[in-house]
Amino acid sequence: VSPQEARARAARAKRRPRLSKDAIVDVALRIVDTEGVDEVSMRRVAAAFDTGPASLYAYFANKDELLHSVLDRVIDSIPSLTGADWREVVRGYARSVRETFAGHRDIAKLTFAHIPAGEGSLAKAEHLLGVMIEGGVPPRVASWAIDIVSLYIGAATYEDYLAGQRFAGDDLAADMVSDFVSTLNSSSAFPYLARHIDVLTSGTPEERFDFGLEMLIAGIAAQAGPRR
Amino acid sequence: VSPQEARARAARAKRRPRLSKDAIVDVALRIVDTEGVDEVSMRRVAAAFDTGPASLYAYFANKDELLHSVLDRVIDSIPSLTGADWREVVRGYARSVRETFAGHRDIAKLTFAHIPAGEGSLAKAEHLLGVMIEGGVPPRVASWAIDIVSLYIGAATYEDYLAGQRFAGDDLAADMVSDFVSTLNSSSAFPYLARHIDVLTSGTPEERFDFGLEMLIAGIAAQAGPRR
DNA sequence: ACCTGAACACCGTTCAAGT
DNA sequence: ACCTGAACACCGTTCAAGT
Repeated sequence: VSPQEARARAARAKRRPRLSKDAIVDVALRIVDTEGVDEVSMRRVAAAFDTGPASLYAYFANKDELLHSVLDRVIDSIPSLTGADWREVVRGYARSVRETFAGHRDIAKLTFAHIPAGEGSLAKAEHLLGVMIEGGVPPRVASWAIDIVSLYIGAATYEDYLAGQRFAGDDLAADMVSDFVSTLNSSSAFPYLARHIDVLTSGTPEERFDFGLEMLIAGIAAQAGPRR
Repeated sequence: VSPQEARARAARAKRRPRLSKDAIVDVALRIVDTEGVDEVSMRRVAAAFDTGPASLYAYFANKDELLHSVLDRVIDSIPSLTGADWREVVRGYARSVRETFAGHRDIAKLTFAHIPAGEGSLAKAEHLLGVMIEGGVPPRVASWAIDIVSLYIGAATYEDYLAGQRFAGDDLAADMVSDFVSTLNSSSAFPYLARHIDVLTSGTPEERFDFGLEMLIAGIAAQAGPRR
């Protein structure tokens, strides 16, 4: 190593954050927030530390484990739950997860490949389970319902992100909808869809999310005891 | 081109399927079925035709469009619906989609990135919408509910595939569950989870899927008129 | 133990050139 | 119009070698 190189390396070491699990997750999360999950690459993350991708493997077994840690970080940032009635708590929980995920692009897609075993996930599950059981929901119903509500939140949030991306910027959205409408009208094969096209395409993402959420809550309530 | 090369090329042309949209989708679907969506690459698909990836771009604008066509093919293979009561039809629909997807590995993950605008998807949506409206479900509830049920089917089916993969072959599953149980028992931070660990981890994927499905149907029914 | 350069075995997509 | 070889600009992961 020449003296110049040594000096250059020392200068880099001063300027750049030192490698650590937290610092690596920081960088990866910044890429997720600005460009999306698919733009995270071991090479790009490593470049932020002026090194090559191999350096990251001292901290994470592979890319999947790194992304897993990024998701855990985001889940830990979800505000904790409040409320007494389990309906209120489930509603508040779902909305705050949705809102938090919405601030991190397509992070929701990671929820599918991920067993929620982090401290944050467990704390949330514990709180929900407690409130539901104390509220008169049978333990089996509550246990399984928590899974299903989590699945719904992840899927709906990810879908909304993708829909937003598809229609980003230009008037593509209006074009696609009107194409769809004229396809339906010109063909007599889909009379119900044609007749109800306005209601099919109505509502904001929030309204539709809340609608599904209330449907799930009603479904749980149908298997729970009377409100108390 | 030398005479030998010309002969070799002619021989290949005889032996190999000719390029066409359908033939390309065939090959891609075969890879999905045997190895999963992530193993599909333009290079591998093209190799089945003894050519390079560039050849596929005469038929599909990009890899996404090819995978989209693969999903449409699978959706078209879902048996059509029967039944009178909308509850029965929704139940039968959900189960047959789940079953069909289960035969194509992780195909369900494509449903998130995909607007279901194929002939097959529209026909299914039309049938569901008709049965629900005629059964007394308000049009707005029916329209939105179809979206939510579809979302649920896709998410649950994909999740089940991933869970199956995680625990494939060895006794990793039992290990992970018992690790989880001892974590919960050793920590007093999660009393409800610890007390209900048996019910949390109980049930087959089918049972849990059906449970969520009944929850959704109950949720729709709560907003529908009386059964008739 | 932590860190790295280089290499391995891949990607999707484009493009000029051919038929 | 359909088809192709070659190239471009990337990947995740491994490994021998260094500190």
